Amino acid sequence: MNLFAEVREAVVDALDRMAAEGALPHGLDLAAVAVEPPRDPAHGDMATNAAMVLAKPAGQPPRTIAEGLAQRLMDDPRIEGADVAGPGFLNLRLVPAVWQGVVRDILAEGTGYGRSGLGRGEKVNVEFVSANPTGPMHVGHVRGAVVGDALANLLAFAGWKVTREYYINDGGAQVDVLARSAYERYREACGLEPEIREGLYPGDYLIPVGEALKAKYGTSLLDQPEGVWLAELREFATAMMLQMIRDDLDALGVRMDVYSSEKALYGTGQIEAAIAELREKGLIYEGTLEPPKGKEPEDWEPRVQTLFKSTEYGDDVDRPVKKSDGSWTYFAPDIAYHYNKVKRGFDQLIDIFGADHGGYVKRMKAAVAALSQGRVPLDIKLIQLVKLYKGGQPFKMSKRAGTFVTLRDVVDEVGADVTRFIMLTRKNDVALDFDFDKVLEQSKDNPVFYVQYANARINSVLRKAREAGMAVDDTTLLAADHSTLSHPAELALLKKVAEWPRLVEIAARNNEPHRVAFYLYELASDFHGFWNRGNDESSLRFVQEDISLSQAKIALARAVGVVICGGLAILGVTPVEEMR
RNA sequence: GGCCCCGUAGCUCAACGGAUAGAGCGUCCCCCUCCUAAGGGGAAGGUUGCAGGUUCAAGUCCUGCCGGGGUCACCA
Repeated sequence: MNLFAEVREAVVDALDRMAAEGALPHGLDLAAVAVEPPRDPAHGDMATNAAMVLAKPAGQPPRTIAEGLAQRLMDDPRIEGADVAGPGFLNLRLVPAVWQGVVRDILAEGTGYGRSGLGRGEKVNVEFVSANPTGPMHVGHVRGAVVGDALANLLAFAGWKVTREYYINDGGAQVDVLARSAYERYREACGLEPEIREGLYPGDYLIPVGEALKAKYGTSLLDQPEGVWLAELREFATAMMLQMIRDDLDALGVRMDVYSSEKALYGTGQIEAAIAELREKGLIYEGTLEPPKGKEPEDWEPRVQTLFKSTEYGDDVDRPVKKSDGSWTYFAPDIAYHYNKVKRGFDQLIDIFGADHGGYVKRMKAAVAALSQGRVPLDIKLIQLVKLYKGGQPFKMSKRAGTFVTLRDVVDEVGADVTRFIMLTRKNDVALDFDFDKVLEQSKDNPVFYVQYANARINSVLRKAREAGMAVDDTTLLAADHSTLSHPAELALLKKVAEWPRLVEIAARNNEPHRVAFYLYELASDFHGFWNRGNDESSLRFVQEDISLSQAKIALARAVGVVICGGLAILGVTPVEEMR
């Protein structure tokens, strides 16, 4: 249903015919031939670069190829114009019926319009959030959560089989700190004065954990040495923290398919097996690293460690998998975890990391390349900071945790829909400003409002028509005579919605869900512009005296609404029916 | 110092290697009370940080600089 892909097929077909007729050499590589919307509408509906791409391999001037191509494309009933322009572009104009047919396609498919088979059912694993289970999610996690979830939606829409996964970092020292912090809250619950020493987690969110511990253990753990309770509390507290994180994610509308535990990798031989696999490939050795140049740590001393030869796969230095005392570094379970994902049969892996983890990209890719024989690509998206503001002023206060603004703070303040949309209004690797006041503003500056308002207006038209006694259900609108949608403004709007399937594919190919948000904003903008024209030209209003004319126009509005709703669904944002 | 990301209009940001680099805000000018309304139309505004290179074609790819941010074994 991607019109651009369909026309590209026609172009390829015409090129094949030219080859068959001797106008072009046989066996040309057509991979670079593209059909895309021109920047300037005056250049027509679609443009192809075929002649320019093929000029050199075919040994012919671009214009010769373009003219031959134009002549053959004119045989296609969908194409009413083919002009050679510029350095060799072939600009195509399509008959209105093609664009009018888009209304039918959209109404027939509903919000599934734009679905693609691009992913060919391949399995992709999207790992995101993966926050330490030591406290509530904070704003820093929200953007990653939204980007990951929207990306997962997008890839599913584009034909991949998607698994959303959360890697629980419950194997390191930070969960010991959690356990000790919880122990102090437990003492507090027992009526003693808690000693929240430096280095422990001070947040109030551990108070309920202390109370739960008292309910379970009574006073039996008081005055017991750490060795007695540490493992037990670690287990208990991380379970509660994880539940809290799940609830937080739930409030944001994010549901993971799989939670993988780092701790569960220990003692099962998985880490050993992953390292053994690398060792077998000659990628593990005992060695000493050079200190980093230019910035030598104060306490640097050469140590013999077990190293992974990640430089074989493009990393800058080899990375330790064992500390000098022989225990695993954090990197070792990470390797094992990614090996585990490879072994589970994923065709593609995606990790969503905070930008502060940028230093781990190369080593992680090296590990996956080594363990999958280069067969499984790993794409890592780094998520830049979110800076909070309120009324233009930096905002750092937290209601709950004291030191940081939590996910709950944000969602409670502005709602999950607004949060999600705004988080997608920037490309992932650019910092984002989030102003609690601005995101709720009802104005054109606010993209969430602007898109929602377009949808509300569309619903308003439908309501209005229904009140006037007109049948405007999708079946009726589908059967309307769309050939009356011939005004340039109507055709322009149709061309915009027709770009949706193509946009889905581009966004999915690049793993960039923000493109969907930008597209929806553009579509909404076009729709509002069209709406406003109706003020001056009553013939462009949706509701007309003539019922069948109205139904065609309302079908157009409905088509725009369906695409907006489909796009919002990918972002995980609930469409608003009516502005309040 | 090494590595990674960013640098595009006064500001905030877009742009699958495609044509004359686009939006919003702000500025300036004009219009308006109109199906749903929190406005509408138009104008000015650019050497895409700098210098090379690849390409029919570079904001986009490569190299080197400049500026900002992040990160740098034995923490996750």
